[in-house]
Amino acid sequence: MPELPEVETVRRMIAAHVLGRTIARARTSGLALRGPVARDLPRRLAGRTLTGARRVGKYLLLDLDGELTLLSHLGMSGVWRFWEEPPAERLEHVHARLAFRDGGLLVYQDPRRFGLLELHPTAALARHPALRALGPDPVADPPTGERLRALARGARTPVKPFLLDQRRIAGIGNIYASEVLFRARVSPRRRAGTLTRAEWDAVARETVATLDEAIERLGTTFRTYRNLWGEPGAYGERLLVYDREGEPCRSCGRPIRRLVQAQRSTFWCAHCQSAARATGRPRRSRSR
DNA sequence: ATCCTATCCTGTAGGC
DNA sequence: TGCCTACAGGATAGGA
Repeated sequence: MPELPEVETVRRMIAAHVLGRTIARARTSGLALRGPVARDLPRRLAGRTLTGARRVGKYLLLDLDGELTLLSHLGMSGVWRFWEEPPAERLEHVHARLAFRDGGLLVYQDPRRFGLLELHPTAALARHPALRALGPDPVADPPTGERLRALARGARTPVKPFLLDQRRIAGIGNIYASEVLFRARVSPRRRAGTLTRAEWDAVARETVATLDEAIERLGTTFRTYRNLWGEPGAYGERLLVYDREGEPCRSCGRPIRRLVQAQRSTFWCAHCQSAARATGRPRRSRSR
């Protein structure tokens, strides 16, 4: 669900509106998310002041005074919501509820419970296995074609699942992987190790451009994603291939196709993303 | 090492 | 209408 642009949107909103507030009371649901949520989380959060909001890949890091950090991942269906005062409506699937002394309320909701909530000493995060395994964040540390090509050397995995692997680049998910490859004119089926330097240059360039544009539009709402105010992201209307099976390619007009790679849908244009076009050779010679 | 598969969980859309 | 299946933005353990 939430990929880098969606998490970044929420991070910015929390940084702008929730920083500096002090937690009066915290509650958890008692249900496990991706892993168990510590039973003493509410007690350890009470009295803490939110001092920072950081992001690494798809992870959101909420810094608290006392050198503590609440590590959060939204999984497929997680959302952080904020209200200046508790809403009248009944909230479903709430797994964390942070009530601030000034009346504000920060809530984590996650129906599918693939998310993650852990409290760690800030200094210990550098040793956190999930964070340590992450590749560079493409916003903080933009990829280059050269680096990607070196990473992919010998890789037989198709390039689309390759981009989804957070150990190589942290933050690209299923929507933006398809979008980036379409914009780079690279077929999702190509084995990562076979892309040329020029193709990796295009992938690196389009990764940064796509994520930047999506952040600017507050992310993509495919189904459940909402920002801190419960609003959907506006990048959905800009999607070129994702969830557009059968609809005309915005570049050549041929139908967008769907295929399944590593159990995930991939959307692409077989014409615009053919190897022949990528290398500048016409697919079929029309020469006299 | 590398790659693919199944799995965690709930909600929803579409076919019949 | 209801029932059933497939699928959904992610990560990861296990097997080949």
